[in-house]
Amino acid sequence: MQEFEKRYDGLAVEKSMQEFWQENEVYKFTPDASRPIYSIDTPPPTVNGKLHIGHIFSYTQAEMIARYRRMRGFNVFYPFGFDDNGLPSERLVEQESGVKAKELPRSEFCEKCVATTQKYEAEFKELWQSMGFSCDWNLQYSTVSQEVQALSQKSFIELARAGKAYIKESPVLWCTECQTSIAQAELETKDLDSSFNYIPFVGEEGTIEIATTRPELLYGVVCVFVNPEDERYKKYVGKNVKVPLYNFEVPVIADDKAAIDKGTGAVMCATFGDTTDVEWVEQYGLPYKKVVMPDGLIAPDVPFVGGMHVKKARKEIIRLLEENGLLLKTEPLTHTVSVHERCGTSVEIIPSKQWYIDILSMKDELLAAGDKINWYPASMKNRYVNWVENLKWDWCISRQRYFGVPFPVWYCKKCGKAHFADLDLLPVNPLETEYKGTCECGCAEFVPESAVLDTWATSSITPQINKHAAAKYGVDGDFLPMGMRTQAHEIIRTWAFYTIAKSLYHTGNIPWKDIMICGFVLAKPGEKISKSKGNAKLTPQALIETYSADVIRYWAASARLGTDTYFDQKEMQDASKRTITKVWNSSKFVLSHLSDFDPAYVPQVEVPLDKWLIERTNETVREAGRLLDQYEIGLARKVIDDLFWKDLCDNYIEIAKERLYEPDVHGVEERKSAQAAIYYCLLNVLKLYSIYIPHVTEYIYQKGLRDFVGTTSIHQTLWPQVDSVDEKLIRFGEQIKDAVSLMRKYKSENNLSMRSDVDEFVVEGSREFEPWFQATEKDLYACSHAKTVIFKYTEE
RNA sequence: GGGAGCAUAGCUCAGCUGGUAGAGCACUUGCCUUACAAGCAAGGGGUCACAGGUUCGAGCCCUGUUGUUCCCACCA
Repeated sequence: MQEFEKRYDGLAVEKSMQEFWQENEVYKFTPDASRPIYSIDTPPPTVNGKLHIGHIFSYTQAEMIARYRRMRGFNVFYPFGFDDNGLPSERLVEQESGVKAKELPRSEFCEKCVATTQKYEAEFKELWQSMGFSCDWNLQYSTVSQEVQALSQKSFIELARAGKAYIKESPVLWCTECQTSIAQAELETKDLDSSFNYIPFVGEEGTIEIATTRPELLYGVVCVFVNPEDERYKKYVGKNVKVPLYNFEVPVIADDKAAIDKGTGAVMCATFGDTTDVEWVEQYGLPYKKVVMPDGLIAPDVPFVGGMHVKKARKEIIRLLEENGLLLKTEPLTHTVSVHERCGTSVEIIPSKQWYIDILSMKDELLAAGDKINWYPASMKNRYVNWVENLKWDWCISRQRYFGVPFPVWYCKKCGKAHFADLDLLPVNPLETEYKGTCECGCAEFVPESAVLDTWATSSITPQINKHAAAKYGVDGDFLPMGMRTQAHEIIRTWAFYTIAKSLYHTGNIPWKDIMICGFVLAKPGEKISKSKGNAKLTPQALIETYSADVIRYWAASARLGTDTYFDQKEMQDASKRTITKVWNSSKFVLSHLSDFDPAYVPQVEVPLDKWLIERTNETVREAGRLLDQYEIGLARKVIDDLFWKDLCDNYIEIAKERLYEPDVHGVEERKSAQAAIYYCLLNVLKLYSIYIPHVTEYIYQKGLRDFVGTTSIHQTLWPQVDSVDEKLIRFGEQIKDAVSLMRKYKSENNLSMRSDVDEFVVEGSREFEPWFQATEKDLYACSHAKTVIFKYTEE
């Protein structure tokens, strides 16, 4: 055994352990026939700025599962990726450089994006390494790489050829700030102060009052809807009314979707104010009147407000209505509006030509797929089901942006038909490559598609990306579905959902067998930790440098799976550091008594107390394994804590200590037996803990256990095999602990030192354990300093 | 408005298929004990949100209520 320092210096040790793992390629993925693969689909973080403690929290929980499965004998495929294309990265670059994407030539802007994302990716990688993550960096991928672009384009072409991806001119969710179409999943809701404006629509039968929050869309009104059951408006149905200010006539139609109790019960349908308008226009074949343009300005041909921004136009229309006596009433109102999650701008609905992936017709299959996947925790499945059931739009996958995977598509100049790139030529950028071919219509001139794919369209094929990487190692066939997906609950509706959808289309099967959903770290009730909210005071880097990775990792394992947790520095400091120190000290003690020990002795242990410790260890191994199979890392850690702290340190060692020091008094065999017990328990405690605190456990293993075990790294050892647990021994141990506890209580209540002498120590126990108690007599003398130990047995 | 989670000690939480309420922190008291004072021992502290119900027995199961968090919908 090597010397143990008085104090454990985590910061210094961790670095050298990480180097040790790297040198010995401890986490390298090497396929071999003897070990089944357990593959992990881990989230490629969006490169949109710094990581915060929330990332550390959820990634660490998944990392522990990787370690656990590795110890279970699986060949763990644990890659790491970066999602570095798309709007989030563009916005990061725009913020950092102060230049808008559209102000630069496309290629120049993309170069900036590459430079920026590379810088952040290097930081991310360093951070993960300093947390001791056991991923294989040879498997690293990035969604903007040529390789992944090719896979993403291939996925698109396959779906297009199968009729699952289609292009359509249609109203689409649009962000006027980012000037791109977006998908339903990118919506967020926000409470905004607005006003309800009551305005008159005059017809031959009288006047219908309509309350609207969007008077600037008056010019786009194509119809007025009332509920067919609404007595007030029955006489108007089928007639026309005049749109105030503009004085053109629109029909009044009865439809169930008009709610009697909302506003005045009559609603104007404008193109387009909301989703219902879109449905109505389609259902009743109503015309489209353009009001809002893609840049958020009112179309120039709209009288009174043409060329104004939407917000300004609203004020102007209200002013005009008032001036003309057409504003009957205004009420202030706070209502929830849909905004773009990336910039917080209210979304508009604007018709344009976009690519979609059909999901609405697949709801049943998507729900069935959700049923086939094991959700941990199970309740998280509800979010998926809820989302699928509420989908209203097909997935719009085209974005009018710059830094992303291009659509491998050209359109015939004459007939407009879409032509796809050859699969062998991927990746391709149609803006830089000409389409070589002729359209069926005879035309040989083509217009390239300038849009890029939604980031999620690429990140939703991570199983395929991983399969591609695995293929390089000769793994084929059984790779999909993967073993598990890990992610946070906020992206169930995006990442999990899109991945399931794409997997269904490409493979007809689910993408992974299990999905593990982690919680968030909250700053205060209801608030996510994020850079933008300024409450991520301590960066992960600073935390690691202050507390060490193991301390943070131990803390990250304290929450129940899927449950959000509050970040409390004090908690991290206290509980985590205390445990690591205790692990250090107890290991120091145990190993100092093993200099002449032979592990072959373990199966020969006959001393009941020692057999109890071994059984308790086995019991914990089994229970922790059961919990970890359910991804319950927090609960598993708790049972390990109990074994380690209570049973090994506070009870067993305190009771049996003298046997280790005094073989002359207790016997040479008895000492060997105690050595075997503490060896077995400590080794296994360290193994169980190694998934949580990999650095300190490895350091101790190298110092004193590797020579006994032989395996290069503790992280290459296997989870102990436990077939059954002897409950009788466990009960015996409980009785010993109870007896010792009473003795300690007596001394404590009498203000005596634990070392002080007492006259008698009365030990109560079951008659069935009589021989075992007799065999423990000397230990009980030693730990109690009693002149007489008296056994009292109860029959049962 | 629909759905889900949570409500247990001052704080953070654990309590698996119903069987005498648990841990850590904090607090009190004591103990330098040949690994550890960054420690050890002991103690105080809870109508398990509320109201019903099922049961020999409910923190746990059922119904309802309240509070709270989250997801989704509501944009007239």
